[in-house]
Amino acid sequence: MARIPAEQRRHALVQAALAVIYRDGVAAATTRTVVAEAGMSLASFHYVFDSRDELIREVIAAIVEDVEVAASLSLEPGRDIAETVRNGLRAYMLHVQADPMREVMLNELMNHALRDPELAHLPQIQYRIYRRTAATLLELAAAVSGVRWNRPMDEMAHLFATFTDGLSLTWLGDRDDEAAERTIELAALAVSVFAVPIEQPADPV
Amino acid sequence: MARIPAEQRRHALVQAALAVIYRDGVAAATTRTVVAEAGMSLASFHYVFDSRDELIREVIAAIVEDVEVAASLSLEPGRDIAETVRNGLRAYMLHVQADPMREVMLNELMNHALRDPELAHLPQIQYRIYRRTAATLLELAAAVSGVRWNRPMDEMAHLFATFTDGLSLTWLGDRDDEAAERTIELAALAVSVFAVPIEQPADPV
DNA sequence: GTCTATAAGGAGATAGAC
DNA sequence: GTCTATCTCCTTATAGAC
Repeated sequence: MARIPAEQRRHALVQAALAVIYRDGVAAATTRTVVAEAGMSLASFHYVFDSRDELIREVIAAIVEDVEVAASLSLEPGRDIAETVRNGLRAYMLHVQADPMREVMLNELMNHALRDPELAHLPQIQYRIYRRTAATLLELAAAVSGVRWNRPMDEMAHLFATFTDGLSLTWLGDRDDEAAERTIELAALAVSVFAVPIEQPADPV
Repeated sequence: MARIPAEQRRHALVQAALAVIYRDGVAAATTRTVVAEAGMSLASFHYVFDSRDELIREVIAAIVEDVEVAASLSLEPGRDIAETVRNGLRAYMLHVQADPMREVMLNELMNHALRDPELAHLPQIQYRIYRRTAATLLELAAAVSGVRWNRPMDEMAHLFATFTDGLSLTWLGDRDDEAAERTIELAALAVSVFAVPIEQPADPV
């Protein structure tokens, strides 16, 4: 076969591993299934990776770097904050429902990381990213709806990220579309307690 | 070795499997490690189980039946509803923090179930139990704090269960005790919008 | 650098003695 | 019913030709 730079080969193997894990789970991602997916020989694998463990670690690191959270708010001015938040949560939910196995895969890889002392720090990085994404979205939502949050932004972001986490995990378990929709509705209403009109510097709750 | 009834042997093997999975993950629960944990021979395993798959299925079914959710509310009358809910969420959080690997194990087993068509229905049962537990707790909390919920109980329960799910998963990932505490505080306050004093049949929001 | 061939061991499952 | 011994397959990883 062609002479491929080591870095490129590593990348191709990581991508192949992701495809296998997505399809059949982490356990199914043996060196053999991965090289088959990548169209390589087993020896080529060991030329660029010392071991299967090293591959899995690179897979998890790649996931952490690339987590693109479904972060499209339908930002229509004129909507009140509850409506804007609800629309954002709905968009997130649709993203999960459109590709459930992606979430299962992410959960599997996180569990794997949590059991490997060498990887245990990676989920923390990932959750930092989640939180920052949440913060950005919450700021946008507030701006569009003409409110501000009367709680520290990082607290609001953590609340929001926690809730979306629960939303996807619970739906993966119960597959109850309507319950998810109603829960989103309630959460959007509830979280609006922390929004105050941007004019008056109130201090409610 | 002693002559053990098949049912009892199956049970012992399921318990041994749980111990192994708790310690080292589902992947580590091979027939050999499990029988070693149970102090049996490999043949004894296959005398009562057709295959490893059957064992893992029984393990997951056992988990679903036995899920005892940490459901102790510190129910002190006189506390307002936000405080009561917050105390309940704190108790749940303490339970998770006291034994993180138990949660990791539950996540692993759920992921496993989600990938096995024969087991895919089990998480739904489990989540039905979660919801019913949540409903019971929310009713108790309301009673103790002299309020009622102005939303359907099953909606409130699903919201509550979703949030606790997110709480544990997020904490497993970020291990941020203080953020969890603040998120609990905010959630308890937010969810209180749906509580109305028990005297007046109001209809807010 | 990339390949085929193979070593070395772990896995699930069974045979057959007791 | 329970055991030891074994079959067969699959795994990770390496050797050595090209």
